Amino acid sequence: MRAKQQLEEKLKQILKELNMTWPEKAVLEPPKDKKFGDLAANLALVLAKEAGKNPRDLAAALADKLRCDDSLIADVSVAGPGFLNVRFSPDFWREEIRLVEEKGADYGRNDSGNRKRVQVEYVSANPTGPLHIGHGRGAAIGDSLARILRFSGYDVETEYYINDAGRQMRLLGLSVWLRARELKNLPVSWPEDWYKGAYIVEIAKELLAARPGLLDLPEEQSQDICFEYAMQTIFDGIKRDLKDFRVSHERWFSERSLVDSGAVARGFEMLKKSGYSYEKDGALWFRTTALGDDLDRVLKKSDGSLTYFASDIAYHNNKFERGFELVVDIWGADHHGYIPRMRAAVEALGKPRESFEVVLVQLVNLLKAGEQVAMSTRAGQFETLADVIMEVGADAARFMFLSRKSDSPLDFDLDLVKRRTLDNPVYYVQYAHARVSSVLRRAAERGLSLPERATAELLALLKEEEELELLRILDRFTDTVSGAARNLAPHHVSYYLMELSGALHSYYAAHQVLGAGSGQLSLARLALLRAVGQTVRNGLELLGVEAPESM
RNA sequence: GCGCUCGUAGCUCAGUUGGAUAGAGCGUUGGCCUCCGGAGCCAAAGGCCGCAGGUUCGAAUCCUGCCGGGCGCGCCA
Repeated sequence: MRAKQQLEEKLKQILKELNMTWPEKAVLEPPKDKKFGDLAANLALVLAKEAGKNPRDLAAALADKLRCDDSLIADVSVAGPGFLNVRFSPDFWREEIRLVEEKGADYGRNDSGNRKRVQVEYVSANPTGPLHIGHGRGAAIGDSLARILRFSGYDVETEYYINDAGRQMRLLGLSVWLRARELKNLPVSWPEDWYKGAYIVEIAKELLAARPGLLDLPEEQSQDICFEYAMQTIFDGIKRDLKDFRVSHERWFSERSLVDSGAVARGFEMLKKSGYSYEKDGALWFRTTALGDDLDRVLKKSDGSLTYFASDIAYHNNKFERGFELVVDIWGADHHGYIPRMRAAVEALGKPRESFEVVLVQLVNLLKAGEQVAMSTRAGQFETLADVIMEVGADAARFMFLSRKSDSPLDFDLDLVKRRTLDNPVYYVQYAHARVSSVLRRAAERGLSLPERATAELLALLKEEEELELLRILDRFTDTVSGAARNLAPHHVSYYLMELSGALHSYYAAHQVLGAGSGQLSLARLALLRAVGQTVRNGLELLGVEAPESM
């Protein structure tokens, strides 16, 4: 971050002197091979192409300018087709420790989001039963993404959409009501698709105990009570599960409130005005094909009732009315076919395409010792999120969910997630943090007192290659965070943490800290470890994973 | 059939807006502290980045076609 910023600034200044401007496509990044230096710029390649010049000549000219300019730059060279390779001085890198010390828990925080208003909606599972492991993945991704976006200067609000209107909810009420009648030995006839789960019986029992006269009420009223009670009970469970998973939503948004407020009707009006709706076969249609979908979609059925899509349009319209500039939905991958029509809707509502993003979360295969665990409703299996958290802990589960691109299927092996080896990277990263904490504790016991801020003089003792390597990695943390935010990809942070932890373990094995030979050198190395520990902690915080002092 | 998506080491996967000789872990093989946490470290072997074209200084990345896997394709929610 600092390296990138400073070099970019220098180069811009030089370009200005040469009457050239910084091209959009210019990139500064660490080269794949370290022998090229700390940072490589393709600037000359891009500029030379535009001007029809030789990139190597241009790069050489830029390199000369850079060289005479700066004490922080140790070496500049030109290589390959015209890359400008820069190596910073050790002093430049050592400053990173002081920056971490200054920023502390805010190290890595950045303002790349420009206070853009973003909503992240996730989980939003129907209140028809407890959360399962697939919901857990969506929950971890949504929660972590919100943390990362906030850390990157976005103005974020998280939301859970409650599907409390519609047929499924009537079925839920009916199912409880029928179970209650069954418990009272009243005649029942089961409809085709009702909720058969054992928890429905439990809910019915509880409700009967609380309201003995329930079944004496008129049928409709009685079923309404059943529905309300069942939904409340199930949501209590969902909220408890989410809390145990360290996931919280700022707002719980009810679909029913949307219907009641007339928002759906308003949505229809907007579509009609924009010319995208029409009537056919007694139903109201939305011409989504005009906006990239492969079929037109029904909004209002010929029997007068609304489709799910209709209220979803109203819901998203409501989101934009609330002033969000970017709406991020986290969906199960089985809904991906739904994206084109939702995009079409957003566009018909007059919003730019890029104001709506969907993060698809692929299915989770639950395994035990390599064997697939059936995800059926049968009891006794680790099928619910609560069971999984109890089995492996929130930290391991969250890290596992966040250590893979969301859009690729994930094998979640219960035995592997409990294992404490690199197979299961959460321990590798947490161990790095615990190790740092342990050494700092030990140092204090031995009377080595590390000041809150290290001086440049002290840090000048850091000369080992592994030390400079750690510092270079630290410098990338901020970029990693802002990149994860921009790409809506929390797993970038996980991979970064694994790399940083690996570098720490290597360093630790190669060099003594407490036994470094001189007290001053020990202190300098302790300062480095403390900065690494802080960065690991900040990164884990973004994943919602704890950074233990000891394990 | 149409649409979306993925195809990278034996396995599981990274690869940021196109950058240099494609990375990590597991597994395999061989090593490492009488010392700060061995839950660790070091090293070796392992690749036509699905295939074939195209775009350009440059492609795992972008475009087209094909092959293979996953998912979706209701006046369901």
